[in-house]
Amino acid sequence: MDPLVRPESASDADADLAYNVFARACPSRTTLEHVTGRWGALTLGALHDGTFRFNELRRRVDGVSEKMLSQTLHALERDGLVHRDAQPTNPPRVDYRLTPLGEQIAERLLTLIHFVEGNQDDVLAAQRRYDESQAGR
Amino acid sequence: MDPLVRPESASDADADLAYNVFARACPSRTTLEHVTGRWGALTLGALHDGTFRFNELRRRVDGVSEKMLSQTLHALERDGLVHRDAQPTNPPRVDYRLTPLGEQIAERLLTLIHFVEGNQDDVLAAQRRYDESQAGR
DNA sequence: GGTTGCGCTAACGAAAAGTTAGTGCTTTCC
DNA sequence: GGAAAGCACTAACTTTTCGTTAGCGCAACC
Repeated sequence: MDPLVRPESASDADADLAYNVFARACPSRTTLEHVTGRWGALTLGALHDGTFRFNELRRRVDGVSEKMLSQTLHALERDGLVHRDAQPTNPPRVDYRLTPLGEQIAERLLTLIHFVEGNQDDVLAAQRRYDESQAGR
Repeated sequence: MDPLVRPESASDADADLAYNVFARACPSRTTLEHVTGRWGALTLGALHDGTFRFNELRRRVDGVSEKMLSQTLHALERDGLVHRDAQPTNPPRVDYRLTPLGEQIAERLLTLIHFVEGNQDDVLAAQRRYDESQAGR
């Protein structure tokens, strides 16, 4: 039935597509979750503007807790999207910036983010319509 | 300190940017979460290929539970990204497809998704490097 | 000398996600 | 013709994740 989930290997024209997020166990799905997750997306977006220290980032990504920012940054660092530069001074100074791969992902993410922001009025209008249609039910 | 979070209104060149996902209370952040959420992104991606019934979608988005697919579709429908066409037959037949706005968002999402898939080898390599560097610690 | 900032981590309660079971009807299989 | 599976969900329960609070040792500011 032409499923998006291919069984193991595709030996035809799709041979260059080695990974498939639509498959449950595909590692690219985990990466996508880091990138598009609640805090991952905002962190990558914020880092697109330059290099920031931990608490600078925390202020830019409004609402993120220290714990979640720490977790998010570690995951993105492990995936090779964020570079962490820790100087062993006291108090410690840690700078975060995007790697080249992280840059490319952040660009595509920001395209999406800006589009969503730019069409938010339409979304709010749709929500009002939906809520009204569901009111008497 | 040039924060991404602007206080209320920007009266300058950014006047066209009415919404800002980096602000905690911005409604566009909620929309972005629906779009980039774990199942939202995959559902929009799957629906980019056409119209599907509930259980067809469920098979395409490998691993999603009925509950989460149902929730995800409702949120996306409310945001005006997915159109739900329910025929009151028995057994019921419900078709889901993207709205024009949903199409545009799915396109940008798929750009990101395909990029992540295409660079997954680099990500896995980075993870190996990271894990090795952390091994003796 | 008390507060604030630095970059985190541990422990705990709250919220979200995942799992299982059940609905009433129809089509398909044997 | 009886059993099983598919349809599109929802409700109840469990597990995982998330957010909140507290604490660390040190240094600069007031």
